[in-house]
Amino acid sequence: MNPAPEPKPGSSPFPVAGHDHQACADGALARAAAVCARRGLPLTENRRAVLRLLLESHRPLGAYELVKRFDWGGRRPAPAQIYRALRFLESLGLAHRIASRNAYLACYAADDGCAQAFLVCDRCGAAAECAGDALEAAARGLARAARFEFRAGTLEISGRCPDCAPAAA
Amino acid sequence: MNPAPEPKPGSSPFPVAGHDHQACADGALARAAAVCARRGLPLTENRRAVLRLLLESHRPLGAYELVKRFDWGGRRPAPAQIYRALRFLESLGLAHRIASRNAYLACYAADDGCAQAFLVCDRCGAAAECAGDALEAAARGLARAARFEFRAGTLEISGRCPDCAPAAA
DNA sequence: GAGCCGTATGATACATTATAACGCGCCTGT
DNA sequence: ACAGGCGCGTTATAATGTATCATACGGCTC
Repeated sequence: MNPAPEPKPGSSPFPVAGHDHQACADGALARAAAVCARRGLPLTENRRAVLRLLLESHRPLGAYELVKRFDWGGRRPAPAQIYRALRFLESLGLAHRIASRNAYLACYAADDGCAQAFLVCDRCGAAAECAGDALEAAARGLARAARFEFRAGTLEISGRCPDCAPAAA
Repeated sequence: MNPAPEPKPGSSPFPVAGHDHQACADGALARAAAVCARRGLPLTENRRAVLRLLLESHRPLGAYELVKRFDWGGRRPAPAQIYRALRFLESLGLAHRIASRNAYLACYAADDGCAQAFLVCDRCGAAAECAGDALEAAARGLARAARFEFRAGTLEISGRCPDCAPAAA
């Protein structure tokens, strides 16, 4: 389902042009540690490892892809292990599930659980998170119009990332 | 995973208050037939049956739930049967996949493949489709800002439907 | 330090969701 | 007739996600 190879590490995640991936991943890890510390929840080795794997990829990874990549001295963790870490990370907003792809993406930004959007490239699978007041307002407006009590919203946009857009269909 | 019972048939789908479900389902079926005819594609018995099942429910149904409900003279269709019908219906915009629930919802409105939103009740599972210029604009704006070529977008909003909102958590 | 409790882990098994592959039969165009 | 395309029906299997249980480990109280 993902024929195109993963974008080379070190290349830009498509939203910004000049991008030091190592630095942004390190920053995200540090932020994650801070978030956990603030809540008194442990960022255990497993959780950190899963988050690191997600941060190393700029495209969403499936749980079983994480299982395969998890280097655990030769052995592999059971899926449940990964799912537990993912659930934990999600609950703190450190990772997000891209439901349309059954895949998970590390969070690089400190965001506050409001309506979020993901741009997912149909061709290379790269994904980026973004958010904005306009989206938030639109989502809340739709809910209000239906007398629906808004809790959370996720917008998943598919199309072509800047690297893939020039290429033909 | 869905402890609450399905909303009783005949009750309103939450977006509109006074709602004749039978009429709207019939209308949707008629529209579906028209859409198929216009494209020269057959709305076969299977496809019609799956669509009818979706229309009879105001909450998204999983594929295996459809398998169970499919009355086929005692026997049950294989999943593939259902998935084929779902893919067909989706390709024509007659049904939508609610990715966050792995479930499928009939389309009641004639919409044009632009950004769509779904309101999904956390408590009773009811879902409604809606769309609006604000959402469309927000989605396209986010894409443009990231130099992303927009193809399609789906916003899934979770919360409480009007019937469930008064009830406590 | 000894006992207790809560949480995370590691493992097995299982449940749920979705697709691949293949042959049949029907319809249609020639 | 008959060839080709399409939808159907079936079997098998892949991909994704959970339940359960015993264990380990750390912090707490006594």
